[in-house]
Amino acid sequence: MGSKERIIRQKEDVKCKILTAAWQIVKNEGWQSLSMRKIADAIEYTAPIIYGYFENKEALLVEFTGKGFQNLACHLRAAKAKHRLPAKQLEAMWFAYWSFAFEEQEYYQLMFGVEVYCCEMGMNYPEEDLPWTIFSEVIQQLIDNSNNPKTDVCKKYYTFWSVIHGLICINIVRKGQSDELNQEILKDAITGIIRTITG
Amino acid sequence: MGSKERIIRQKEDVKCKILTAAWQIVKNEGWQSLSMRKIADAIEYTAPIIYGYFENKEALLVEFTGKGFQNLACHLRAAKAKHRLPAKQLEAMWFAYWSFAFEEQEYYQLMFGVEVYCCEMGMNYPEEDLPWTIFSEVIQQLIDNSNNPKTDVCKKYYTFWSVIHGLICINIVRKGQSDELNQEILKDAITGIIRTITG
DNA sequence: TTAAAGTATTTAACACCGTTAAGCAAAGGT
DNA sequence: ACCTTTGCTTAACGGTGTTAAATACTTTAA
Repeated sequence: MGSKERIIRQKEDVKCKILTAAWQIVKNEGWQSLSMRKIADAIEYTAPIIYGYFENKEALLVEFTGKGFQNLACHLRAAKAKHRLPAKQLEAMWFAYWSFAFEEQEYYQLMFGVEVYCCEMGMNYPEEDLPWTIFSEVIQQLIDNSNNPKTDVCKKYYTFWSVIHGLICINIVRKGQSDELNQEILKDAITGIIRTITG
Repeated sequence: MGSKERIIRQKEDVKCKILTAAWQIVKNEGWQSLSMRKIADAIEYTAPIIYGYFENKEALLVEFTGKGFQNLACHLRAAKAKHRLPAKQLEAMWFAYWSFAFEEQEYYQLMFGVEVYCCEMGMNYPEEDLPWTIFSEVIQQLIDNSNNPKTDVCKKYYTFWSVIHGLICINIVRKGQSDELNQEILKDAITGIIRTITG
């Protein structure tokens, strides 16, 4: 009975439609004005059907958070693949992180709670660790090739992350910063921290 | 007719009660669950009376934002007053900033959009510039006493701010970071940036 | 073919939310 | 005593997330 598969495919299709409709709303009007009823309207259903695919609104947001982290991971790996030297890789990866934050601002806001509350962000799902996993590998390589082989990877990672995430937050919340200034700070910070590793 | 003043005082008293009730709710349950009706319940009135004192909920949040910035400014000035050398002042001020962010976390979240959406944060009210005003003075002094007197104050300020704000955000959103690591990163970042100024 | 079972979808409802307009009751001035 | 103003409440509108009941449709079994 091949119709079983068709039905499953149709069900999957509706789930997909829910996600794309939600995404469209968020892109157009921001996370603030995303509502179950708006999503339902967009896919020409009524609100309760969404609960057949997502337990609640938070589950929907968690789904997006996961996609966001995977999306970011792709960008980071792509940036890394463009270079051979760990220092160059790291630089490119943080610039990719920066670009992701603005090109996919809605993802970034949800992933890191920038003006958006999603849920308790404490290690609930594994994707959250993707950036750390990807970055720490390269940082470790850089440390291994350096003069101070017992440098703490974690500390360096958080130092990088803090500057860049902080700068991103400031730019998103108080829109309209000088781009030249941003780029200067970004470049200085990255090269500065890399220098503290290579020694 | 002295009763006029008493009435004004009573009116002012209600406004105060609204604010303290709202603050209590936020402290206990977070910004997410602050509502006009809850505030009204707490002060034993009905919701619409609040609109006699605040145009809407956003205006109430803006009031808190203002108070938050003034509160922060106090902390910064107090920290500055404890030292004479600009470098020491700056260090103490950023540590005060850090402390404020966690001791008055609800203020901080609202002021800088950490998991909370207040309104368009773009320079709507003057208090937003207080940190910049206070910090830039000290940073300028440090630059004047240094070898590179044409260093950009703005750039240095944003560099400081980015690291510290970023670290704070990460800690608030993903609660449960290592405090030792935080303090290390904080101290390193601050002394590091100061060194880039003094040369 | 038709009755029963199961599934998909909608409608209605609950308990909230911010906000506004209408009503009421007490106080003030004339 | 009447009128006006003020303070406050009730009721309502349109919105939110979410659940239970009712309906329509499809599949299965007799």
